[in-house]
Amino acid sequence: MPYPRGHRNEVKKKIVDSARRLFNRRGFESVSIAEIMQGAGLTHGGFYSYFGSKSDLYAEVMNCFFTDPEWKACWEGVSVDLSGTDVGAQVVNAYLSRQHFEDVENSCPMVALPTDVARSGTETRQAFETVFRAMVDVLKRSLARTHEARERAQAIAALSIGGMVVARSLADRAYADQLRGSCCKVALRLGGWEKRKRRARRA
Amino acid sequence: MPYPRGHRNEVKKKIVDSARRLFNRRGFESVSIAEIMQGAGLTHGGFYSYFGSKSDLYAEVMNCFFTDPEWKACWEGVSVDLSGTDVGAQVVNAYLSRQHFEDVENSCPMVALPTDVARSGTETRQAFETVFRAMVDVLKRSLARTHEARERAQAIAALSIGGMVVARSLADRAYADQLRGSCCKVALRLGGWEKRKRRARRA
DNA sequence: TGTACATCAGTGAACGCGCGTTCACTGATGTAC
DNA sequence: TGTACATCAGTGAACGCGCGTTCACTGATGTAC
Repeated sequence: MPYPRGHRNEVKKKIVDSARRLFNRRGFESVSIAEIMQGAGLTHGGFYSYFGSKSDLYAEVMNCFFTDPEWKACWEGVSVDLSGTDVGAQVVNAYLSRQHFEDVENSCPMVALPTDVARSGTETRQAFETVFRAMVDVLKRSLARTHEARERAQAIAALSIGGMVVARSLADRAYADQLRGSCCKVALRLGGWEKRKRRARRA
Repeated sequence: MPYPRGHRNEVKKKIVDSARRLFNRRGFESVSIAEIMQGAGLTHGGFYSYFGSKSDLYAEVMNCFFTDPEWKACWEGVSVDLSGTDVGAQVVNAYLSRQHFEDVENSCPMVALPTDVARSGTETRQAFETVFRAMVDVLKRSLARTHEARERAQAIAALSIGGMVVARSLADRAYADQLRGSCCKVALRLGGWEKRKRRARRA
């Protein structure tokens, strides 16, 4: 064992993390393996001792919301620590927040990469679906238990993702902000989480 | 004038049309100019007498919903011929329909290409914005004139686009169908366009 | 503790390939006579 | 009506380049003695 235990896992995580940031910015296609490896502090040649091909990374990046403890804590923090009342409102507010709009690099991959995923293989789409189902679950759990809870949760998720995807594709920043606001307000109303004149409604 | 009048315009339209179909399927990056020209029945060399660069096509493809009379008729048909009551419902139903889900090639570019647009230049984003504003306008016009009509129309548009974008990125077809259904139902409810037990609710 | 060694993570040259773009040329066309 | 010509839309070879992928090698490391 000529290298420290866990060394490979750490390096692999670095590569996936570098790929995640680059993919979020520029999509799957236009990012090169050399760039990904450089972002992880390595040279391109080493890549193939970690992954079979470039496209193997796609699913891995989508999945890192579940495998990476850091992100996992973020998700589960929302659904466990604050389990109960306003979790849905928090998810919606965070999702459509200005910070999420601006921080493309650390964006949710469902916002940054959905069409790239749609053009990819089954494994990548499967990973996307897992993330989406998780989001719907979190939302659903904080909805009143009516017979429509599932469809409502799905629509709130699609509205949050769609609002952000569209906002990022617009030319006019102010219009994008307005759209985020509209989607946020309607999504909160759909969940029954409206604020009752307590504070300003922007996250 | 060694070629028929309007010849160049016709050819240009063919090129844009070929690009639109290919982009819808595979995105901006992974489609080559040779493929686009081949799809228009030409060879790659002629491309640069029509366009300055590959990226010049992006905005042109986004805009073809307004410049191309065929698509224009489709849009305006919805908002003029049937002006009044249920235009919004028709737009939502068509947008989230199984046909729109399956016919990727002739898809609305806002569904097939939003993240590609987000990574592109101002001109392309401007074209996207124009299309989006048009959709919001059509929806808004068939909403009751409350002070919330604008935000509601924006949310319905984002929900329709988002629902379709997400549905196309899922692995499980049945789940994608379910999601389309949920988004459609909630969008129609948001617009106040619910069907009152008249017929089956799938488009 | 110090040294020799086996391991293997990482390197970088090399591969074939297809890309966007350029450009000298071809040949089909409308026009002038 | 028929012919010669000027025009210019379209062709395809060529360019430099960067890509994904491979592989023989290097050299840093933990281990055995």
